[in-house]
Amino acid sequence: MSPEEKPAPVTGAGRKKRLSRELVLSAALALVDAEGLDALTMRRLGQELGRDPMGLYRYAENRAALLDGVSELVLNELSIFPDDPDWQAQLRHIAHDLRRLALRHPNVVPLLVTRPLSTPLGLRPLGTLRPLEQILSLLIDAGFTPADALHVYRAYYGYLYGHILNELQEIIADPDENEALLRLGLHRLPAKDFPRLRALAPVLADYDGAAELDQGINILLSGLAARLSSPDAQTSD
Amino acid sequence: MSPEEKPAPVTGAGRKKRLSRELVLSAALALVDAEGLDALTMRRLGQELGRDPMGLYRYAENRAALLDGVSELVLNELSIFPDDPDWQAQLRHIAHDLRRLALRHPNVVPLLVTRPLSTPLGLRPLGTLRPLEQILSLLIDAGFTPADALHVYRAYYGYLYGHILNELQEIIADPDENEALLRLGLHRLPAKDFPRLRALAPVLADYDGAAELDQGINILLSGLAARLSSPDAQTSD
DNA sequence: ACAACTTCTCTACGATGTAGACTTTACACG
DNA sequence: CGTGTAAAGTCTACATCGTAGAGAAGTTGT
Repeated sequence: MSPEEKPAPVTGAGRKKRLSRELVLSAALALVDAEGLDALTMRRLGQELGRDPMGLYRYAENRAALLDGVSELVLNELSIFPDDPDWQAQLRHIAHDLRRLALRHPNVVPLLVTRPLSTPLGLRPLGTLRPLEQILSLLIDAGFTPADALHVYRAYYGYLYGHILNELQEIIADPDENEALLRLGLHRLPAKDFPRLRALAPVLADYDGAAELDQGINILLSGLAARLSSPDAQTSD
Repeated sequence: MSPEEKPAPVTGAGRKKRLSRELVLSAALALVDAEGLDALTMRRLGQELGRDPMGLYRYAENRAALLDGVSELVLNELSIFPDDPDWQAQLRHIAHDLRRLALRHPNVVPLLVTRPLSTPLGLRPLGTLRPLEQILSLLIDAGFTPADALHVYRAYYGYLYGHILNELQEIIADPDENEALLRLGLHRLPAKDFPRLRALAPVLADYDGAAELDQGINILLSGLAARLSSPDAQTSD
């Protein structure tokens, strides 16, 4: 009988065709989205594609490179218009785009945030650097000096990544259970040591990430915009 | 003979005495600091302590719990004064403290940033939640409503974590090689696609993290302080 | 049809986390 | 001082992981 030959179309892409980098990476992404980072093992991914695990090494040197590929794939979902004349609006737009992207692929966020720490800037996957280049372009066209553009980028992206991490931390599996679970968790905290936190349980429970992001970005952007008008701010260069 | 009994004081703490949680955790931290996260395996840590790896399970349920313990240990190095009447100064102080801490333990930062993503807020190690509680206290005492304090905390910590990630990404092993390596890396980028980034190589090379952090925090704090004076800002509650 | 590829598969090895049984140590109490 | 109990430490064993290396199968150009 041979009960497990060609088990199923799996992703629906093309079950038993020739493999390709995109195919491998998107299967990897699907797996991570569905079952988390730990589920992405060479063997498991091979099985998911109906292929021998060893074959994957044609498309990614090692597991680490595979992970890089996945984050690159996700970042490519981001669309930036570096020619938008309204740079603030564009930055706001990107911020919400990236936020949605993170919510769509929460399990990939650790990769996005962590992998660059072990790879010098110049050696990262190009797809990973494209947003940086495009935002620099946006800012320079808006009138910032290149050096200031870099500073603005850092402040902006810094806050953005920070917000995303914050928001993902406060999300719990099922939004319906959210309040219950949260309270459950908080209940464990000693009342003596964590009075403020415990009192905030209801506020913690309904978190409007988009609004929060908006407010932070607004504060930051209006602060950063001041650099454009008053060039006496020290750039320390 | 018996050439490898009591091999060395290892950390200098107490070579072959009874083990303790602190001992285990600080050995783990030392190992991570010295050789990175991947070097922290049960076997290796056991060997570092001159003990059987299995013994470690008395002090940490699994490897994940061990990692949690390490990040808790690191976060405990942070000192916060929740009674400081000048909340802005205190937040600035904390920011620089945390930054220095991250630079001191760069290999731990991925943990700090990543582990909370897989643990609901209420179930985290208490040491991890203490900064949150203390900053809330600081802000509430400064006159923010509890809900607003939470929002301010999020914006502040979001930016702070983002900055730290940014800064660590741009650091390369040896600061002397920094420029060379950076150029080397950047040189690889196609000039067509990354003109701005390539042109910024020299600026990237000398990065004053403390100054950059300061500027961002200043912008954010002055924006956030506005909430205190004009309570008409929508809190959406 | 044959040769030169590329792609895929198999087998095998060392390392890892950890379960479960066993042995040693430390200490309270008669 | 001897002894029993619980804690701390150790040993062995297993499933699973990443991946090296040899070979089989499939594809393509002539």
